Amino acid sequence: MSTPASPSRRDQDAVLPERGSGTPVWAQVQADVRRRLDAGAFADGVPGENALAEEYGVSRQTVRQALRPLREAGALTAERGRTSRAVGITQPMGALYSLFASVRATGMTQRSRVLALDVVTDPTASAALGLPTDAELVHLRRVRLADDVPLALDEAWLPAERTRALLQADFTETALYDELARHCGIHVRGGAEHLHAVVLTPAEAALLGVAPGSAAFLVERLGCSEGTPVEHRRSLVRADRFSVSAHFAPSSGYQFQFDADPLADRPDRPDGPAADPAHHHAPTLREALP
Amino acid sequence: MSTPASPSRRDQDAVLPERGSGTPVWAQVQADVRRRLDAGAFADGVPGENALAEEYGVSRQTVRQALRPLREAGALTAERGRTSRAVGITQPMGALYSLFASVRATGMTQRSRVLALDVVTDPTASAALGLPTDAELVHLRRVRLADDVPLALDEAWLPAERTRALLQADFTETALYDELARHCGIHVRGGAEHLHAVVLTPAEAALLGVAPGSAAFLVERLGCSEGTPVEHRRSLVRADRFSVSAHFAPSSGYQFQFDADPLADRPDRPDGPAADPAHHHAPTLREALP
DNA sequence: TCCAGCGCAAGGTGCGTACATTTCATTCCA
DNA sequence: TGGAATGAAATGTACGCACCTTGCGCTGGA
Repeated sequence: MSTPASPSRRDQDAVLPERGSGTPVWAQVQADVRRRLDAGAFADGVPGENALAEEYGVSRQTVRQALRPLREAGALTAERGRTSRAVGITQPMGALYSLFASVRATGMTQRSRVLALDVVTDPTASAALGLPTDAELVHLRRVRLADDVPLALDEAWLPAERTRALLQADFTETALYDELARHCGIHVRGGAEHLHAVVLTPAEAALLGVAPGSAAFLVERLGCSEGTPVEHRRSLVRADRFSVSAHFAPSSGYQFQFDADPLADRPDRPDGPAADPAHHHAPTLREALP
Repeated sequence: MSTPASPSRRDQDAVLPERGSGTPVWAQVQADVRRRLDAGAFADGVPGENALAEEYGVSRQTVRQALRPLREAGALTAERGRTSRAVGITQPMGALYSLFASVRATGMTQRSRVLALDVVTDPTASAALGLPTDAELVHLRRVRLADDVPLALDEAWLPAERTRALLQADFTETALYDELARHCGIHVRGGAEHLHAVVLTPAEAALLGVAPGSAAFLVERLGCSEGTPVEHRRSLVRADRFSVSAHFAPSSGYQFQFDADPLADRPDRPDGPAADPAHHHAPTLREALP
């Protein structure tokens, strides 16, 4: 029998695949392993390929085919000579994450100046999160600095019901998602982003330390955990410190990359794209080729 | 012998893998197939798994392992009972192509107003193309219209030596890449792009029919054919008609999409991102979820 | 006690086979 | 001439085997 604490041993047991049921055996094994993973099995130790093969009554190759997507997605580790493990945590992705990761990669220090950390009601943010209009939201507004130079103006709303513990967190040094995981046990794993080009208002420009009327990227994000929206974010990123680059080829498709541009001394665009096309990284475009 | 037009048959031939060279055989096969794809091989008909297996002297399973990522990336089709085909060879990719494709998908008419079509010398464009400073370049400048409303200000430079025939083309209705293929036999298959946010100058704003000081995306592209740069392009796209959206999840990764935004009656941003966050598609962000 | 060496377990690579399923082109008959 | 039947070709699925490399625990000698 199982320990009383665990709900039921059966949830974590293997369900044998049906041969000739229309769906491939490997797909059935994959679905069952996924189910067991979500049910909390394999928390300490994943059975090896041979063990799974015997357990499900299939060949090792079939098990490998079933596990391949899970390993590529990072849900399971797989290294030669080493026991597999269930990872469980996945890193949030997206333009902003990539940006700050690339900032960190260059060795720049990252810090934030917290402008607001409070509980508010916001009809727009509530609508984006799928909450009633008068829902209480934890509201965080920061200026993000790279090497003490403003990089982005970042604003986030989260449902207060689940995230009120964030009010005690210190966001000058750490990332929102880290605090969200530590204080609330919420892991943002999926979502959607929109990227727009906008002109900064005088107030925004002052906070970002650029001339009024400068251009910026507006990144809107809806972060989700377990399919439920948990974060509505709007970030204004200085256009002179951020760009999107991509290279494409028939074999690799379209590969994106978000760059923290070096803080170069570039002149303002004088007149028309033909007038002075020199200052927008034409050289680095060649370097970006595959 | 091969036709004189094609540079060399060898570029498209298979390079046999070395056994025991440290790198797996399947990786070598994959790299070689990638190389041949980018060189333009398989344009009409991809050899089947069995043919590739015999060609490379490996087993069919090894070929399948090599092709799997290419198929997942969409570079090759693979359906049961159907011969594989190389996709993405014919269609140039990238942000701009996606934008105009999505415009066409909505049923809008696309037209261009040609502002300039001549031969010039341009140090910056020459440098981007890897040509001498005084190289002659075919220069094309257009305003692209969707339903007769300006969408983008597009400027392109190409080496005149190979593309002088473009001077006789009519660009009001057709795309540059079509004319490039028809008149010069050049197929743009790869390249790189940079995406910036900028503020339009009065002259640009007038051409695009927006208020001076509006925001825009600047897309710089270096288009390549057979590894050689053949096109340097700079496009200014109205920010109110263009955005980048993406959704991400652990299983699917980061999926991009370029949208031609509906020409909605949106107010200018009054003050700060918090002042009126309603007008930047928060609803569609939810719709973009997987 | 320490650690070098051994051996086992686990995954990575590569091959061969067999059969199923689907598509497409050809053939043959009405 | 039209349509059904056929067969070839291609990919999908599933299994088996063999060997290599790596990580790690165990063991025995110094």
